Amino acid sequence: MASKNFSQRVLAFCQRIPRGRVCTYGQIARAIGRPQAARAVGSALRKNKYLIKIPCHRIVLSDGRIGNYQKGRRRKMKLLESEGVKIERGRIIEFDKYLFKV
DNA sequence: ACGACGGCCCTCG
DNA sequence: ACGAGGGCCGTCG
Repeated sequence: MASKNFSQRVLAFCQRIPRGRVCTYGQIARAIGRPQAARAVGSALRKNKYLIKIPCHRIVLSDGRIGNYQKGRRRKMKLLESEGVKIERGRIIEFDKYLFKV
């Protein structure tokens, strides 16, 4: 069903996000045709087992805050910073600059 | 099948 | 700027 493809679609989309760029949960929800399912996107990512192959740390909140992560936000921030994303007080600086537009 | 629980988002005040 | 509240939806037990 649609929900079967749902997580697959989400993960597939994540793989397209370049290093050093970010996307929002809602953005992805819209991109895969489920504009109201932003929260469900998080549920799908929560189960992502291929953390290396699928960079789910590049998904953040719509207001530029980091949001949660399977391995903890701390880890998520480190990863983003290691890709050149500037973060200050738990929020991404120059958010729209790093935002990967679809 | 059902209900709770999230890696959310938007709208007020 | 900031918190509270309501809405939404896939996943798991």
